[in-house]
Amino acid sequence: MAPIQSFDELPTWLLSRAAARSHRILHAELAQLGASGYDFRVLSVLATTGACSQRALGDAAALDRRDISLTVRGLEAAALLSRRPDPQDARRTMVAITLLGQHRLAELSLALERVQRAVFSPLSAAETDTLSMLLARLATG
Amino acid sequence: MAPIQSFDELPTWLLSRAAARSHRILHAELAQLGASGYDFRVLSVLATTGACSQRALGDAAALDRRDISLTVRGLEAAALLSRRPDPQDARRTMVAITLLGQHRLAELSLALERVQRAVFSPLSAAETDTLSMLLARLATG
DNA sequence: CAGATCTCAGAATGACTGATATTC
DNA sequence: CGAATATCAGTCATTCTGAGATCT
Repeated sequence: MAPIQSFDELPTWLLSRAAARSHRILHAELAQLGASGYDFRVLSVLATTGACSQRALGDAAALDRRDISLTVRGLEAAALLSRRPDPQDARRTMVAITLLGQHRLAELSLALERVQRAVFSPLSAAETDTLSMLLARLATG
Repeated sequence: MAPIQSFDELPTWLLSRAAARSHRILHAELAQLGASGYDFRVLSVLATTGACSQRALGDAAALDRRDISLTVRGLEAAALLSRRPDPQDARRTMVAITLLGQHRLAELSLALERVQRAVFSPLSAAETDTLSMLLARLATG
């Protein structure tokens, strides 16, 4: 590999810039709906896995234990999910998505589809697939 | 495009995760040397463009006006760059890299090469090139 | 005067760490 | 007792906005 000439040609820099643009678009779209990325990830997990503990939810949604607590309580205040103590294990708080939460998730999912189109509009569908495959291998290290 | 099933298959999510892993590796490597990503970007720009105003430096290093000010003063305190008022325009502060700064940049550049290898080790060289090309087109929008 | 440059103060976000109380 | 769960406290890096001072 040639010595580094300019930082803006570094692959890590290109990755950082592309992700920053993606994040801006994603966040602007979700902010219009009054939601955060955390909100979407939590509702998305709950819709597919059903009721689960906050711990399991945090693992599945890739959220820190600190942030899962805050996010879940915010969503509970908006009646998008319900919480109740686990009768099997009093340490756990079981979380489940509500009907309102499912409608909210459907709304956010449409926004996410718009985001995908906006972010990857510079690429063809085939190129986007290639990129996704390479990114998936990078992300897991 | 199929309806969204799971957030962790979204291309924007893969992009975000890959960038997060890259950032962790980059930051850990720079932290060992007591430097930040801002530091490296500023020194890298100064080494290639020569002396310039803080404004031009901020544009080239993709740094906010707030952060260019803080970063430059920190690097000045470490004697890695020098600042002097522009005799042509008293509004400007001209910044130039010092010899010590060039040595520091060389050290950081070696670290950056290690980072590239670590981040992109899951991919072949050809795949990394393909990825970089796609990311470059994404980053500019 | 408008405009450019630099500085300071603060904030929002994402990701993370330490500590604590409770429970198994 | 050790281990797991949820919560509260704060940190850190990145990015950005508003305001003011100085100068062209």
